[in-house]
This record gives sequence, structure tokens and C-alpha cells, in this order.
Amino acid sequence: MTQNLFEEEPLPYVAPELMAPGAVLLRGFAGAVDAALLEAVAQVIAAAPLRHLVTPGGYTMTVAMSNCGALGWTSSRSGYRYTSTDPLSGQPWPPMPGCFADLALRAAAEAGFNDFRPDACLINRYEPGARLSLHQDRDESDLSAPIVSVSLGLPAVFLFGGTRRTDRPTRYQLVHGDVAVWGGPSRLAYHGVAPLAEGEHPRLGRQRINLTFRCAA
DNA sequence: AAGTATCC
DNA sequence: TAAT
Repeated sequence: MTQNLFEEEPLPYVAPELMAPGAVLLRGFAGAVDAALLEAVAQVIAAAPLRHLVTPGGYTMTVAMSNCGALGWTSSRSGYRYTSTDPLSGQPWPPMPGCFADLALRAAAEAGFNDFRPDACLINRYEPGARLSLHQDRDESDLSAPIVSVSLGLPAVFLFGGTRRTDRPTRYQLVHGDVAVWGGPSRLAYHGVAPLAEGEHPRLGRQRINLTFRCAA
């Protein structure tokens, strides 16, 4: 029997899978708390709407983004930056929901990174066709802390490469409930997401939501 | 610079 | 690789 990527129930978490030194895939790790996460996502994006940011090169990103936590990542013609307020509203980003902080802490520990207390959570919404080309997360001042990335909704192909742009990335299918963690020697690994395939998720419909936790300050 | 065109 |  082949794996059904559109199961109503998330697949159970089993064991960590190594992608690279310091980089771990926790398949199904967030499945047990997915309902709480989705409710919290809805509250955050009601206060800080998803929006398509513009890159310094002047192109509009296909992924729609928002943030919660003390700091939020944004891009504009003038560069990438972390800010304590939402440029759209002038108000502080919504606080980090307790279920977000708790999941991020537990996932990091499972991957071998103890005491992970992120101050920033970037929320990415992919609709079919949306992608994120290969890049590094390097705008954070604390590179000793890992990145924790939670997948919800439609499946995606995650591209995970090395610390040089020319390193050929490995492709991983990420489904609802999967959590990827990378830090230490993989903290500056290039990564991205292939164009999202069409599909319909029982809970989220035609979209994928990704939560990315960082220590930015 | 997390996107794209263009070249090889 | 541009060019920001």
C-alpha cells in the first residue's frame, strides 16, 4: 500500500532522520498538536495579515508571509531586516503563541539542541506554484541557535543543500506535521522549496503553511 | 538578499 | 552571474 499524502490523520512521529550533520527531519512530530497550531496561525494572521514581500531586486515573492514573536523578518527594496513592529500596521508583531514556543522547544531538543527559545517565527503561506529559491537564513545575530521549520497542509519538496551555493541540494518530501531542524554545522545550509504542486488538503485546502522559528536577536 | 533573465 |  502506497503512502497517502492526504490522510485526514497526520502520520505518527517515529524517529529522527539525519539530513546532514546538525540537520534532522522529524517526520510527523507536530501531528499531535496540529489543531492547536492551526488555530493559533488563524489568530496571528488575523492581526498581522499575510502579504507578498518585495525582494531588494524588485521582485514580488510568490510566498505570502507574516510573523509573530518579538521580532519579524521582512524584505523590501531596501533589504532584509528583522523589526519589532509590523510595517503594515506599525504595531508590534502578534505575540508568539504558547503552542508555537512549546513545539519549537521540544523539536529542537529532539534534534539535539537544548533550551531553544526563539524570539521570531516567520509564517509562510504557499499556494500552488509558490516557491522559495535556494537561500541561507543569515539575518539572525544568534547563529548558535538552530532553525526549526514546521510543515502544515499540502506536501512540498524541500531542497536542502550545503553551506556553499554550489552544493547540490537533496530533495525531501515534507507533509503535514513534519518538522525540520538544522543548526551547528548546518546552520547556514542553503535551502529552498520547489514550486508547490496542485492539491487539496483536508484541513487547509489549497495551501501549505510553514512556521520557521529563529533566535534573531 | 529568499527572483529572474540570460548565457553557457 | 548580474546587482541590490
